[in-house]
Amino acid sequence: VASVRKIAERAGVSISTVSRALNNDTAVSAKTRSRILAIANSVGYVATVGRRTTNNIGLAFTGESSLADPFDSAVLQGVMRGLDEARFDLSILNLQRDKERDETYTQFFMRKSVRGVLLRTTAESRDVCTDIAHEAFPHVVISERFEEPSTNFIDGESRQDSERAVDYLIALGHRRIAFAMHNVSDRDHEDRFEGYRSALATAKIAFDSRLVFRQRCTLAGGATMMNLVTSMGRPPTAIYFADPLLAVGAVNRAHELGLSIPRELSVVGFDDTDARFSVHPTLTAVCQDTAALGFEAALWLTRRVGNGPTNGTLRRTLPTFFEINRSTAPPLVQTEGAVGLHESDGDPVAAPETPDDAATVH
Amino acid sequence: VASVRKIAERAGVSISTVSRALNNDTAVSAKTRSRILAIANSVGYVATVGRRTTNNIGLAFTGESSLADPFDSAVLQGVMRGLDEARFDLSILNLQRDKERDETYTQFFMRKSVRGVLLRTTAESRDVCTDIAHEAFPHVVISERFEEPSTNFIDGESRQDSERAVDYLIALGHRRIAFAMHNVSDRDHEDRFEGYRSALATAKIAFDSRLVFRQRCTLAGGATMMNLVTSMGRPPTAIYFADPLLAVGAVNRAHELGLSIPRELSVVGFDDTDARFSVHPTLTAVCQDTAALGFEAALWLTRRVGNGPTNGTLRRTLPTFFEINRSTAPPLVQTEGAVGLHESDGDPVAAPETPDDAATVH
DNA sequence: CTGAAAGCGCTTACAG
DNA sequence: CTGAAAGCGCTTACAG
Repeated sequence: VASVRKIAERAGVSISTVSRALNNDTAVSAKTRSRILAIANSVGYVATVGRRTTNNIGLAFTGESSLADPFDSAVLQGVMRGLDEARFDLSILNLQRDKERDETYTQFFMRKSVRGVLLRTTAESRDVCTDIAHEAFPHVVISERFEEPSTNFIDGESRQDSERAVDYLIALGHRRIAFAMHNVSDRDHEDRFEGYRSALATAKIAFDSRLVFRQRCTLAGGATMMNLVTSMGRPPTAIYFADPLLAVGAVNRAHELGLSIPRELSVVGFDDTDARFSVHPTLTAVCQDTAALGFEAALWLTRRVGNGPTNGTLRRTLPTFFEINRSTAPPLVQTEGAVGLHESDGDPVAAPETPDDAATVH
Repeated sequence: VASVRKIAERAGVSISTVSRALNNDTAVSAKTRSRILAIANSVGYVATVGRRTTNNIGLAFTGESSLADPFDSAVLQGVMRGLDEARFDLSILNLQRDKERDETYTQFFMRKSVRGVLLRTTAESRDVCTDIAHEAFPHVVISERFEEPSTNFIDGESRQDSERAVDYLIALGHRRIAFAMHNVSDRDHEDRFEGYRSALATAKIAFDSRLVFRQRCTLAGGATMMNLVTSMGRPPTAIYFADPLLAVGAVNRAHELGLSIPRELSVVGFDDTDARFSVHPTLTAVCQDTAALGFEAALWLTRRVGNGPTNGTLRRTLPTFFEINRSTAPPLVQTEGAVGLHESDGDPVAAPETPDDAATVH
């Protein structure tokens, strides 16, 4: 097992110096400090509790924490399953709150007695992940992707199925297909956007930026999106929503507007969990097994820290899947070059003149 | 600060004996062991990491863990906020997996270096909570209620607002009101059931056990419930669902059956988070601020362990609230003694003869 | 900035 | 079953 003594030996310094480096004592040269911390990471040093060694994996958010949303909730569930076999406990850390300014990430994590850390990140705080990777502290970033070769990550690949989803809408006969995404830049949403554009390109449908909507990913954002769409002069006949809450909010607003899905508007959603089954009609959606991301990340990390010395990197991309449910159908009005043929099985309902027209039921 | 030395002094034994008691060494009499552990709890002993004292609060499930569901997810969010001020980290523990059979709860938690524990429990594993309370280890049970006076808990009171909700349905003119609850006994659901019954009693409406449904609390459970109701000879005109997933599943199934809510059926749901806004029509519901349960529990516990010696118990009940949205209206057919008067603002839609009648849209 | 040595909090053979 | 004492892993004045 790793101890200050072993680190001291390897570094050719006294145990005092090792202790000082670990505890960020100012009386250590920056050079020896970083050499010692690198060795500490390579031998998998952990603080002891009394005489026992701890068995904790940390979970940290490099930006705003978001444990309440369904995505992180699913990640957490997967993580707990992944830690189970090796009997690790999960310690939820608050980097922003507790990390001292002049302390390295390694020092912080060692002070918190975690042997490895699972990271959730945002576009603006990605460099925290690469910094941790450069320090060589055991880590996996969940649901991001990095060029930087020492950064371990696992993410979902949604570009391809996004393209497939839009292909499917095109095959049904849709030509005016809108796309709704998060208002702040996000790699996942960019992937989906790329899939959307490349499907249009392949089908030789001109890209129209007026059909791209950026909204806050909330139910209200989805409702707003639907209001915008129905007030357009020439509305789209189908929309691909790159986020579950956007899709759910939009579908419910459609009900209020008296707009029939999929008859008058086809909707493809994105699903991180099982939100697609929580509305009527159930959503055709590109789906991601979010718990699997957490599970695989946690399992890899327990192995990584269990085997002592470094063993390889994790750079993994899990496939999404495309699921056809009840929210997609051929468009009401056939457009030029339609592939599908729509056989109406009921009276077509005219779209309301104004959005509020059919909003109130009693 | 608490140390083995201090505990030894108070107990009138050597530090060796204290150490043995804490580590569950067999060579300590049961009597001295429990005396020492009681003192350890009363002085707030925690294992040290190196020379530092740890600042962890544990979260443990006495039964099946359920971190993935929206309820626990909301609890967790509140807990994190509650731990923030005192700068505690949360350690998610697995009691079933890691607690040794012959080890006390206090020994287990001290081994895990947590200074207090937040508990989530089930009807079958409630005694674990009272056992922990009897050991006097700092704890709060979240969302349960105990007669046992040393058990700290915080829960929501949903009986009264459940009664109010059913009163409201009665005031709208409903007389045949069904109730749907969890299939396994659960105190929360029993509370809501009591509220339902007492509202009926007050209005002198005979209780009819055929209108009480016990289902698994899932979307599918809600759908099944709706199938059952529509196949009844004399279906209810309103239903109170004691669970969010049941309500959401039922509302979506109603859409599939072509059953109009609230025109043909009024629905009152229960909401732990914001599920009531995720369906159409938005649900009239009895609502609980679940994050607040976690927040208050965590805040109290940090104060309890922060102040060293024991200071009081926590026995707190947070009120729910009743929120009227769009899923409730007067019944179509007025029954004897109705209070409200239903002014229809559209063509009444006949209930389908068979459930599948209107199920498929394309 | 570093090491040798004293010391702290705890654990654990050893003795009874 | 218990304590006195040795020991472990770490930290920290002290000296240079």
